[in-house]
Amino acid sequence: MSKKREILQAATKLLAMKGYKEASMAELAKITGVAQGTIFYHYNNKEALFLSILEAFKKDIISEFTRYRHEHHFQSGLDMLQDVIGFYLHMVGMMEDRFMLLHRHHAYELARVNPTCRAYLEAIYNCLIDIFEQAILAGQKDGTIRTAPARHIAMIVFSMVDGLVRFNTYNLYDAGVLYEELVLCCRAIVQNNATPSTRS
Amino acid sequence: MSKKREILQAATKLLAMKGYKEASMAELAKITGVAQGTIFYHYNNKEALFLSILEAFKKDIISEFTRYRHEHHFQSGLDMLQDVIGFYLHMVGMMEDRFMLLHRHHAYELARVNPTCRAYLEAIYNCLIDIFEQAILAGQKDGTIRTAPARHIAMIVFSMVDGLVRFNTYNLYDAGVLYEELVLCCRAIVQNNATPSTRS
DNA sequence: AACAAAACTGACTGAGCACTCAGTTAACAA
DNA sequence: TTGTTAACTGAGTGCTCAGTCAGTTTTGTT
Repeated sequence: MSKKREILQAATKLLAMKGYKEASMAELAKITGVAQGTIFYHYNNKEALFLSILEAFKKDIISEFTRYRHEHHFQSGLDMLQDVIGFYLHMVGMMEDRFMLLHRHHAYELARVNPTCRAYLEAIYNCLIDIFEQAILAGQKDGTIRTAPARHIAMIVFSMVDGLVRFNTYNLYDAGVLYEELVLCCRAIVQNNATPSTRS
Repeated sequence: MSKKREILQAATKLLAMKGYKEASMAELAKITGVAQGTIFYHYNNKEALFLSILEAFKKDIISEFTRYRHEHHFQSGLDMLQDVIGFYLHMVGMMEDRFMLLHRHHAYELARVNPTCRAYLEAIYNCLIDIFEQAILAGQKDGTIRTAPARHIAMIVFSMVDGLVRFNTYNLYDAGVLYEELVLCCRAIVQNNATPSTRS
């Protein structure tokens, strides 16, 4: 693997673990086994490095989620939504570092002044929420999910799932045990209670 | 107000806005209008100052939530749960700085190595979740809320509500418009669908 | 082999940081 | 008034940090 990629990978892990300000370029150089100058040869400065991490995250997550959508098909939208929750949690496990980075404040503070950063974040979140929305839209079509603004419901379900991920990260409670309950709650939120027969 | 309190208040705001590492004691001194030495006269070091902020937050939040419980009474547990959501969002608005501080990673990283910090965080979260749990327990007693592990449901509802608060903080989406949907979703989660009459 | 360009190095720099301390001022009691 | 303690000051200290740069090594081309 190229030095540049090695630096990016190590930086992802280090920045995720320690946070932007706490992680130093000297430590990153040590971990990667290169001189400090090498990092600045490949990335103009710390902020550029951070943006490269975000960019790579955006790229990977979009490709992963696109693949998921093409490779999986479901009996109903409700089934899909349930599977999407599992898939999302799976992705969090696979890309632990990057999701931790996404849960830190730094990116959002940078996004306030840096349009590129903001664009990456929006792309990432749109991708994450889209997949929930698509399941909901599918369910609304086949009648397994109640009629309601799909995007809004998607955001609420997403923030519920993501909230529990944070709980786990924060290490205060073991939110893992809540998985089954979480799925039931999501079903309850979207369930179509209207009797499909008699309606004006 | 005493200098010590002034420092604490300004520090709360500054650390919330900038984050622990980004906020410098020099800037804090400037904002408060005291010499740097004064800060260290009242608080041994930056970490002690941070812990004092957390301690004050814990104290205030417990007293606010206790007062709420004593001053408000509801027809049903379901009604209470709905009001609790509103009250929680109200508190977030009132104590904006401190909730932002609570949403940053620093406290949880410190909690890993500092038992005092961990104790404060646990006390705060227990207080926050308790109030949701109490509403759910009340609802289970009066039959307006389905039977399920109350603590777990409380955590899920809490993380859903808190997730939207974060969305707002991150400034990517306007989560404020989701409030009504949020309440409906919470009702859906806890709703008692069992027919109250025939059951073995 | 000779050359050029790209990749890499690490000592160095200046800025910013938390924290110290010798000294000053304010508050209060005898 | 005098003495004592508590509150406060800000220049100074040693450290860490992101970023630089003149020079070296590696890689690829003719």
